[in-house]
Amino acid sequence: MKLTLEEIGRMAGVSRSTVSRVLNNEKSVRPEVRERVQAVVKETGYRPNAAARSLASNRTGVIGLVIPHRVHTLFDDPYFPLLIQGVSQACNLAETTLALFLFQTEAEEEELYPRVVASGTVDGVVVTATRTGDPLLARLASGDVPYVVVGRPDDPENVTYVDVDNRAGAQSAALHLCNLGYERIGFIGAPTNTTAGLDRRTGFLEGLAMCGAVQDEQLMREGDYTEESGYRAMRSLLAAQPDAVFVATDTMAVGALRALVESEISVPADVGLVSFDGLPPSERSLPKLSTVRQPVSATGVRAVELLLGLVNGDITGPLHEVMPTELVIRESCGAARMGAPGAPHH
Amino acid sequence: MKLTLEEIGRMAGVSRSTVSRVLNNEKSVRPEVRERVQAVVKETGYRPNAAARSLASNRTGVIGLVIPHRVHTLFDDPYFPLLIQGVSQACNLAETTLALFLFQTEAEEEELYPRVVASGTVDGVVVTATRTGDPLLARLASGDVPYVVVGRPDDPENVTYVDVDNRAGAQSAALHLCNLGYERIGFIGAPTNTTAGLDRRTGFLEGLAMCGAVQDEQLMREGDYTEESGYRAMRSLLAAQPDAVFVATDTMAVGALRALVESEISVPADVGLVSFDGLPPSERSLPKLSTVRQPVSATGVRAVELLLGLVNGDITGPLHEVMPTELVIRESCGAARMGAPGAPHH
DNA sequence: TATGTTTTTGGGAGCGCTCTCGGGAGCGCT
DNA sequence: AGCGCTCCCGAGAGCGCTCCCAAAAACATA
Repeated sequence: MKLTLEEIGRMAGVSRSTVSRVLNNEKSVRPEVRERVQAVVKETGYRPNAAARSLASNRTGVIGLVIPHRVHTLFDDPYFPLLIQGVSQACNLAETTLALFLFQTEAEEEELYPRVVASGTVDGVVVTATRTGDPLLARLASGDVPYVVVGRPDDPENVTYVDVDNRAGAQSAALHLCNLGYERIGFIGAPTNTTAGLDRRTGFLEGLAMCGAVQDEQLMREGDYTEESGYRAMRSLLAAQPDAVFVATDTMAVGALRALVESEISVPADVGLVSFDGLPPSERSLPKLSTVRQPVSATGVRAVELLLGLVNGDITGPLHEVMPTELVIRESCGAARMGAPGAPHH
Repeated sequence: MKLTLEEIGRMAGVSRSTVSRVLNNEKSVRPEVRERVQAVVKETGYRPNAAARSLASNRTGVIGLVIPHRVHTLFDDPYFPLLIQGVSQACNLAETTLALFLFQTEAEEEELYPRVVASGTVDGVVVTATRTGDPLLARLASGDVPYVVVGRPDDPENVTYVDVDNRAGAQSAALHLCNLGYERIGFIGAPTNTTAGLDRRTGFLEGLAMCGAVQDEQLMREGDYTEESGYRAMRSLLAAQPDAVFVATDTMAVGALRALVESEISVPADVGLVSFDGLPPSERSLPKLSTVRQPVSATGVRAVELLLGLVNGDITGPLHEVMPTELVIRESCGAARMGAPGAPHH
């Protein structure tokens, strides 16, 4: 027997509408009737059909999380798993289903909007890792499906986003290294076609400037978020003889550390290291990495909260949120060995 | 203006039904008419409403991927990201939407069946990391929503699953270490409430037995998939003075390696190491880990293929598939240093 | 008890699709 | 020209819900 609202209503001696009201927790139902209906629902294990509900109410109870195809290579960085975890957690709390869109190719990515968004499969989307000039963002901007960007988009004014304070974080890392007395501070950055990469670079340079240092271009490198790229960047950086390096992500820092170990350069004795992210790998390396911790999972949670607010109409208009970062001092920067910060290093 | 089938039909001078036929690629439409309709669809950017389609056709075009709450801690192991990637890839290929269910608590997990499966939100589910006596499996077995298990369930006969040949893989690792001349081979296993953990243990012991070795209980440890647990297990194992260790996952092996490095025990000179999984971390460690590679992403792909087959009725009944593993010899086992396998070690 | 007011309930009308069915058009054959 | 056949196409009837509105019931007041 297929259960429907009508059927449950018959069993409880009420109409379809009343059952619907009970299920949706509307108040104008006599307590006695409500209980009777709930009893029937419980004993039959009835669940309203999601498709029918969506069709009638124009709400699906599903939100999408979009991770662009460029991220593919980057999936062995724990950043995305953690973000997904936060997003998922917030979805569970809100009894919302999470649809995950992970792309391998540009073509797949282009299909997203027409196939998923335009068809009303989702009530809204969280978009991550957008790049400058991202076509998906342009499309979303011209459509009327709510969306929230994780990270700062090109056009921040008109878009709701949750970002991390990359700039302040990188600044504090640079300041910390300066204060420790390092004088040739190298930089291994993230791609600058993302605002995160850009901001970390800007923050780093600002930090140095605040100490009165002028950065030598020879000491600047760029990776692509992979461990391997960190490794290569560090090998190349060695020629410039840095006495410390700020690496824009933990994963790249682990690669950088590998290059250092291979060259029998001791960290932090010969070269100090600070990275960015504060993910598990930073705690497992030898030595443990000093790093700028960002609240990845919380960022995901917040993005979902904002999106659901937008979907429900509880909140409106472009909203911006910036999550704080925190410098975590461990072993790799050498602060521990050196006693008070500011003590000369050599 | 809201677009509907009817509306598109009017524009193209045909009926709703004809537009539907064109959209669903049914053949009984004159080419000329078909083109006319397609032109209108293209220029309007019309997309059929997913909810309405689901309601009428009783198919959602969505499948679920379920990762139980126990996995939570385990999310910094690249296994699940890779699996998700495979699943996602297969979904994209089939124009199917992937719903990800990640749980933090038992309670959330219990909500899955009633909220998602019973309501018809998904056409089917892929379930991973099931444990012995998993209640979700019992529930799925008694329902009529298609599902595929990744890994071997308790009750293999009646369930469609995709497993990896853990036993053969572990066996080959044990044999390899034996042949290298190691004599006190330690074991750091995965939890034995999963068939994967069990099979790797069984395979390992079988491998030793095939070499005529009898395993000392002192040399057996168990971790919980985390890097930390591998670290601790290795520290504890040191007392038993193994000359080689087989670790049941790469992540735990990285932890084990860390313990060894800390104790200034050289790998492979003092202790040989072989692990299982063949994930990126095994290639990044120093020394690089010899490991039994399993095709994680392909497993995900295959699970989705089977599930969609089940959903579409293309295939039927319980189907079992076992993916092969492959021993990858790198540095940590010492084979490279020692020349021909079988050469004595000390 | 009659009247007005509020609360509770039931039924109708869709939401935008798919699917079945039957009628008309076009074709070949006798 | 008449017949049967296939091929296309349109109309009707839902799918199982929500939402609105009007009727019924319950309660309050005089």
